Amino acid sequence: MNYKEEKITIGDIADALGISKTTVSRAISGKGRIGSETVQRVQEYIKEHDYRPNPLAKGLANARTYNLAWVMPGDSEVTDLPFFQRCMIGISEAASERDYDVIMSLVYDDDMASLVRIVKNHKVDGVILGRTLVKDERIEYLKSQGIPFVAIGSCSYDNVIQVDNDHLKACSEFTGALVLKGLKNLSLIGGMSTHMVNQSRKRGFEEGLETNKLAVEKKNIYMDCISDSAINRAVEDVLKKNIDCIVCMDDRICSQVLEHLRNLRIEMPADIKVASMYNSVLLDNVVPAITAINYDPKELGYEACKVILNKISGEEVALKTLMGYNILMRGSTN
Amino acid sequence: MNYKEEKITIGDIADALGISKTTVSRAISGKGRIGSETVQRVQEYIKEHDYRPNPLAKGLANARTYNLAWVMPGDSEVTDLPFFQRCMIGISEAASERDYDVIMSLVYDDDMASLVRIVKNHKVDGVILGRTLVKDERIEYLKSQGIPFVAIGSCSYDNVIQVDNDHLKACSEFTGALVLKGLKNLSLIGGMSTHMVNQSRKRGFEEGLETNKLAVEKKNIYMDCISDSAINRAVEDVLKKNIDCIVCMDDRICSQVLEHLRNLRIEMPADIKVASMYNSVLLDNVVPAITAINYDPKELGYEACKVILNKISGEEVALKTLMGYNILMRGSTN
DNA sequence: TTGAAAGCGCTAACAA
DNA sequence: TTGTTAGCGCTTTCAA
Repeated sequence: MNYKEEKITIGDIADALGISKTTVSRAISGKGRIGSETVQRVQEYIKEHDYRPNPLAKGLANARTYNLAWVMPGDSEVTDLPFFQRCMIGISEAASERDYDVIMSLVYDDDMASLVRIVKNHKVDGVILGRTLVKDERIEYLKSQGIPFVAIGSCSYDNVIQVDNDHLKACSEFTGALVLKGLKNLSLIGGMSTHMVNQSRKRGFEEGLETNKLAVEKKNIYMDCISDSAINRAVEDVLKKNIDCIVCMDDRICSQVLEHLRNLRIEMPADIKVASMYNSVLLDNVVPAITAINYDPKELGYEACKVILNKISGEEVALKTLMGYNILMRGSTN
Repeated sequence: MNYKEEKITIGDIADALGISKTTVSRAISGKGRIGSETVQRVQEYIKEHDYRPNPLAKGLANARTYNLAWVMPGDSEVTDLPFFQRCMIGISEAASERDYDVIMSLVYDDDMASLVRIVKNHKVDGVILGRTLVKDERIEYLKSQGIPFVAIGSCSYDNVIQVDNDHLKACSEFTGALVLKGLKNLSLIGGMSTHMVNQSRKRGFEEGLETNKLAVEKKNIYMDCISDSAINRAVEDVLKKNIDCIVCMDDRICSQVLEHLRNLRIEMPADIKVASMYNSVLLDNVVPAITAINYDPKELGYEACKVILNKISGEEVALKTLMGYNILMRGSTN
């Protein structure tokens, strides 16, 4: 355990033990027939000298980089960062279990230069896409390059490996649960309809109503509320109607809805109930606590990473993996 | 421009052009003497076939990985994420200009496993540290390994390359500016004193007062206000005194101070002024706008990355680089 | 069960 | 100015 220990190679081990490099290599990888005694000796030597194979050399021989790319929008909203951060944590964890590392690629709306560079330069064995659009250039590019990739979230492209929260089921069940609580007049306030996730949530909402024999009132569904003012307008519109509960499509929308209600001096939950299809730290400090669907982005990242690593190793993988959720019924709908 | 083009190597180019691999290599790197005509031909061929050198092979030959590690706390506060994100953007930009990529390493308080793995496995040529502590295990580890690294932010260790905002100067000037505005009774509310940055800000505050011939009242300086309730207590204490202006050490503290003032129905700036030593998106929507010091984390990241890349290339680099700032005098101190 | 040798794609002495 | 050759550290046929 010297400071700055000089780098030891497979050849050094071979010399020290009086065997060949081939044998050492096999003892390490476990491939091919080897005497178990030899394996022992090699393993011991490795432990003792803290030997680590050089991933470049290994990679060169195997056509592998032992790196993955993690693509996230460089211009993501502040409110999206916690999601990506927790994804990352899961990804890092899964990657390191297989001695892989994760290269960041920040992609802006139209400019994929960073992703293209990484892929063209053969810097990674696979790619994890952080968020997908209904029409997504990056997916088209990656497909054209034939490099393994997985999308976190759903997309409409054929034959794309996806790992997603089960939004449809969750939102349907969530909506149903609200209805069963006696909230029959629901209004949905949602974000960009170009996001797959928002499309699923909307469908889930509708299915939840239908399952409970309630009509879907298009006029009570407000999509594409991008700006705060759009959300505010939707809230004001809702208040003119006979609505029991505002269902917010995500945490950001929910927190804006809450703020606007506060400004309007509307009491929640006395005057109107509020629920969110996505729980997050943004809603942590609200009183009373917000009824919401809870997912774990870390699990999402972890699973996505495992899937793509399996794919890279040549295993068959499911085209779509859906992650669980739990529904938190809390004070905001009482 | 085929789909999935098969990988072309330096050898293919050599064959196609009837020259040797060495010549091709030289034509690409520009090292050694070469006929300019040859360079031309090679360059053309490369353009046409969109050839990219294999970084693994290049790395193996040069003992380089063409990767940097970017270390950030895995458990960072939500409010810190925008800072790290903007740093990242700058880092990515600088890295890609030199055909480098950035590997993420999320480090938790006590567990450096991820960093150690990356370094031991020789996955990177250098490391960028996202935030430093007064006593920082990671710095000690990296020093012991002799791997080039740069710290964003300052630290007390000898011989560590640092890139930081000029907090001391900024805060001193900032404090001075407040005093010149007639706010002579200042109170400082600050975070953990184990953070270097907080130590600098505190010193800057004190120097700003001293420069203006004002005494430093220890009792008006509240350090280590970690929790919201600690901040609230500090605010309440301040209100009992004859204080003109609360100087908040960072954006998070400031936004909590503002919230508490609101809850207490204290008017800002009528009853008391507020200023922040760190501007951020957290303060964007406050009315009136908050007087604050503005830095650009992206520049910080960009510079840090350039410095470490220079160091890796064997250049002499400054041990300490200080980045500029600007002071925004706004409504909150009028 | 083990080893010799070639090869992954690139660089860099050394020669020519 | 260009080419030959060896080598970076590892894997993998093919032989022994």
